[in-house]
Amino acid sequence: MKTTDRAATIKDVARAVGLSVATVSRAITNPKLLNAETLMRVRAAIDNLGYRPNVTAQNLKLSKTGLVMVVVPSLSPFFLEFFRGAEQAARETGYSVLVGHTDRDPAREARFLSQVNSRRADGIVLVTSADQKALLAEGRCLPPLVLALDVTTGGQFASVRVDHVAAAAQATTYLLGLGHRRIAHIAGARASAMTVHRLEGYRMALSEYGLSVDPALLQQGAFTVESGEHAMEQLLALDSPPTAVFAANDEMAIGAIRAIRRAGLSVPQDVSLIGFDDQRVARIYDPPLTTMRIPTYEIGYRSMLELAGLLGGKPQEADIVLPCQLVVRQSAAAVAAAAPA
Amino acid sequence: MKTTDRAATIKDVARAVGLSVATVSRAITNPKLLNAETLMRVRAAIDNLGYRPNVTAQNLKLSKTGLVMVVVPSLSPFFLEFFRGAEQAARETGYSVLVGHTDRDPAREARFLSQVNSRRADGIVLVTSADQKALLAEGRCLPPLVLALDVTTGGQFASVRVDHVAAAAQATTYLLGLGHRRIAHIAGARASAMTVHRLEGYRMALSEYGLSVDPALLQQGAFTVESGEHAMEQLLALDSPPTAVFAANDEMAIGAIRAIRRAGLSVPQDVSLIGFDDQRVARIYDPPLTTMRIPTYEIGYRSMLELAGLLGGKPQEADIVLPCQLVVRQSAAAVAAAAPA
DNA sequence: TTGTACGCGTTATCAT
DNA sequence: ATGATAACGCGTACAA
Repeated sequence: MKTTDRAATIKDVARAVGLSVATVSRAITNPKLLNAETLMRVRAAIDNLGYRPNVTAQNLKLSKTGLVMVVVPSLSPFFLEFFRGAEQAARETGYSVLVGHTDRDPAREARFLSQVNSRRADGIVLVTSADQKALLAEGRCLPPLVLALDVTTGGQFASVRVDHVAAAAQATTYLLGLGHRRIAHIAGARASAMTVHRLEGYRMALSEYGLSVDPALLQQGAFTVESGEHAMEQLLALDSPPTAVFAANDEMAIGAIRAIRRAGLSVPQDVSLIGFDDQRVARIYDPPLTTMRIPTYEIGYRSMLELAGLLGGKPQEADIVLPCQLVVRQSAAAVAAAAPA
Repeated sequence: MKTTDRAATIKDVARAVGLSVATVSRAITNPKLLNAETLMRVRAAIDNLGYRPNVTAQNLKLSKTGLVMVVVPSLSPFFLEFFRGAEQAARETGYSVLVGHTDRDPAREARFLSQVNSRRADGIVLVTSADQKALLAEGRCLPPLVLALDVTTGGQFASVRVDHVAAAAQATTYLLGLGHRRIAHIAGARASAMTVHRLEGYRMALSEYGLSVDPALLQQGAFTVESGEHAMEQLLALDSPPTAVFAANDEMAIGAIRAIRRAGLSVPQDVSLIGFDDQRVARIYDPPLTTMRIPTYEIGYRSMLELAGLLGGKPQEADIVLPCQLVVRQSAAAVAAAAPA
């Protein structure tokens, strides 16, 4: 084992065994083409020199990187789950993943796209926060791309998502079914398409019951515990507070619970709450959250699989819509018969 | 804007403006060397053709990738925080990060090391779960490497960590200070060095008070809510259960709380609990967890900065130890004066 | 200020 | 079964 400062290259191996680089290359990529004896000698030399093929050189030659970007709006537990799915699929298909987050900044989003155009990666799984029309307009030529979790325009790109509108409507309807009529909504981050869609579902469900949205019951949040807490404080300060709240994600629901408790009230006796996403914390919180389960992991997994398919040459332009599921736990209950005087 | 199927290369640009590739290259890397007028023409052509330098080719030429691996045992909220720090520092220093997780499997750990040796990335920030002696022994030549969060051998590698033993001792001492004497410990995942160190701290603190570890009060966990729950069930089934529990992380502490509640007892009235890490959930849980804060984000951040320094040529071999901090909230209280008969 | 030409480490084609 | 050699796309001496 010769100890030099620079790493051994294929040439070093070739020289060591007195063969050509072509032979050494074949010993790695296509061993059966070699004479058994020479193969052994080559392998010995490789081992001896500690030779490792230079991935960059391979990439240049083969014009691919074996890398994919996975870009999410923020590094939160919610997207962590998504990422786990994507990473799993990436490993299964032989890719490594480069992770990026945009903080919901379209400029940073564009930067990631541009990186892929520079061949930093072979393709990209994108959970975009903004409108995709912008993408479509701006990008002169877009890299292999699959949109995940939520899409605003249909059919233009491969995508894996859920129907946020329908899911939000179902969540709201559940509350309506429990007899609630003054139902508030704590909306998500302003820049997010999910926010719009979940609000839309809320609106739809109400209107099915002949109700319209009371602006006082509509609070802007930001998908954080703190924002949920603050929003709930506003709601509790109302002359006639809601009997139930639909929070656009679990973290805000938890924030709301905290505010409710601080006001000396309890969940679900005084106020019913329904969350969204079914994050891990929803199950372990006290009370366990009734929430709308989004198959986050699966979305990540399928997205990456789609991308791998795309990169594998299949010209698929699928729009996969995965089902959500209401998870009934203990944060929402039937509306109280009457307020005790 | 000529629309071809393959991406434009530097040659295409050169041909388009009737200049040499060298000039085009300079237009990008060192614009001031160019005649102002030619520079404009080159830029126009670049824009027009949508030319983007091929990162792979650049990498090969410059023999670096601009990539770093960040490898953690698992993709959990705890390591997410670590990762955020690392990612932030990576962006500040111009690197992109390739994320890997090992599921505490040494084989997978080795695989990541080997990837870096193949020049998939320039260096690696590693939160190893296993003993580093193995690393040191096996790796013929290790890539630029910094060890994070916990290290078993001192001084061999650059590292950024906390003193888990001291921190665990401090946590246990806090419980002792509250008057508790029957203090249980729910340990972490078996394969983790952190587990050993935190247990050691527990042991040390007890012995300072002239106590020794009661094997019945020592439960094996796995850093998960479920494992904490299960461990606590065992403890509650004891003839004389503990009055306080030191859980090796917050998730297990929460699991323990759940088990305690299910048994009809309450925290901290019947059993005091202290967690470890100060994960986000610790603050929002009910009751808010008393816990030992580990500067996870900072560790990630500093680790990546170390690595960037290493890659920048500075031959530093630092061992940075960051401080922990006890965060007193509401899950631990003074021991009850006497058990009501 | 711009051009020529070599090399980075591979893979793959075409000979032998 | 093995060897010579031309790309892959770029940066950078060195020359002009």
